[in-house]
Amino acid sequence: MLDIKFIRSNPETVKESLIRRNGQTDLVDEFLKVDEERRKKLVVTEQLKGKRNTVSEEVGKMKKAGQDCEDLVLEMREVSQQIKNHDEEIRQIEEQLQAIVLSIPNVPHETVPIGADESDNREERRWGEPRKFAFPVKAHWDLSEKLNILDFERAAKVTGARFTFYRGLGARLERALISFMLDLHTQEHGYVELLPPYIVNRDSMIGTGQLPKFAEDMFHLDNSEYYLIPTAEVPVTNYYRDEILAEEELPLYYTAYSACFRAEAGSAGRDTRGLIRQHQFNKVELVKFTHPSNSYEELEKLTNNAEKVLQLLELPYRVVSLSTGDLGFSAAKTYDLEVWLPSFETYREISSCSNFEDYQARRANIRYRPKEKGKPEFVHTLNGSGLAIGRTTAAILENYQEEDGSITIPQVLRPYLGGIERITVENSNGCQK
RNA sequence: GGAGAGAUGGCCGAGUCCGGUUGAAGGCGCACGACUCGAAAUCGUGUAAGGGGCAACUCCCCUUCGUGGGUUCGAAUCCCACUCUCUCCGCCA
Repeated sequence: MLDIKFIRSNPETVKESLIRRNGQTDLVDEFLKVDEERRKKLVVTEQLKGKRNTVSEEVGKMKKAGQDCEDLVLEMREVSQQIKNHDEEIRQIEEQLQAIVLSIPNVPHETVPIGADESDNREERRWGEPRKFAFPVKAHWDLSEKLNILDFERAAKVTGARFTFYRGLGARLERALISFMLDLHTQEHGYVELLPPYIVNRDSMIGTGQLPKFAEDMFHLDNSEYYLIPTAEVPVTNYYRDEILAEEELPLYYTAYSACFRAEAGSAGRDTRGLIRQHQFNKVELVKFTHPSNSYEELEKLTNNAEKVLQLLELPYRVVSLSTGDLGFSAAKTYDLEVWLPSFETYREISSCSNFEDYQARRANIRYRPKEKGKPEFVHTLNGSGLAIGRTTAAILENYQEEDGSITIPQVLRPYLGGIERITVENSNGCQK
């Protein structure tokens, strides 16, 4: 959420940012109108409250002195009723105002490329050379079917579309990737590991910006305030909701593995096969709470930390800076990491690293107390995938496939797979007998 | 699920029975000052957040003692509901 005072004094800036994001600018005019209405009402009501306070004090003294104050009491009874009515009106106005403010997206950073959609994203750099195959490449869902390490069909029976069973060495590969990534980020990059709840309440969803605008993207548990998390970003960022941190403990780095749940409403027909777009997938997330002065340096570092995973796995990728039209609702700037997928003959998103500046911190009320002179300030929050595990598995299957359909295991993962170098039809059950 | 206790400022912790100079004692922490060559210790002073008014403020006002209602001229304090925490019992991975 943006600062109400900022919108009030810079309506044109906010409108401009809304235009760049293909949003409606009348939100700002609506805001200005309701905001003014609120302040007018407040002035009147606060005057009445002030009167009540002074007179009530007076009544107390008079009663103690044994004086008669019946007329004052009667008058105040009337005033209190008025205050009650005013308060109710103000409550409704503030509800309106809140709804408007919560639906205004973040203002993009000045370095974000201006554009309508993903075709205007700016490629920042590439790493690695896509492998030249001497044979026709297979998609990961064909490879995994032959090896019997992913079972989409039975998952469809047991649950429904866009779910899968990982089986044998497929399951072990997924688990190995989780461990490998967590170890890298905790041992080499200085992140503290959290294993968070997969269910959060409504306040947390509002805190990170999923609600109220994107309710249809999530799974909501019936008859409750509970939602399945779409990413560990939600529980981990809300870890410090409504808290004031000490300036010297910033920046704080957290990494968390979690399953992620997405309703994928509106994506019917897209990526219907394979691991790319599932209702439930695994992800290792990186989250930072930083001082406002250096959040953009921290974004570069966080992006590099995610890139390191791909480099160690020797998977070719590129980094793109999302354009204003493609930028997420709460983000001020986002780098996507896109991994090369041979069967798609293109780069596909495998990580999204964003700086939210104080947008989430204001919604979630996460502040720090400056060392010099006391007023608490909002921290900046950042997060990025480090990485999406399912898509990493897909990338490994495709990039490391051999002509016979077997999969070579990347060097760094072998210790996590008990030294296994290759997944073949013969060993894919991953058990001894 | 049953029984009981509790939720107060950055933190700890009084106040709740008997409603009124308690936005809230005391302590810790923090900031500034004194002492000191410097530091520790000691002493003194200050130290909640959010909102609104104003050209602006070191100025004025409003709100906030878990959350939401109620009683009252007036509620941290009385009443109701809910949430969460702790202890004991039961059940359980």
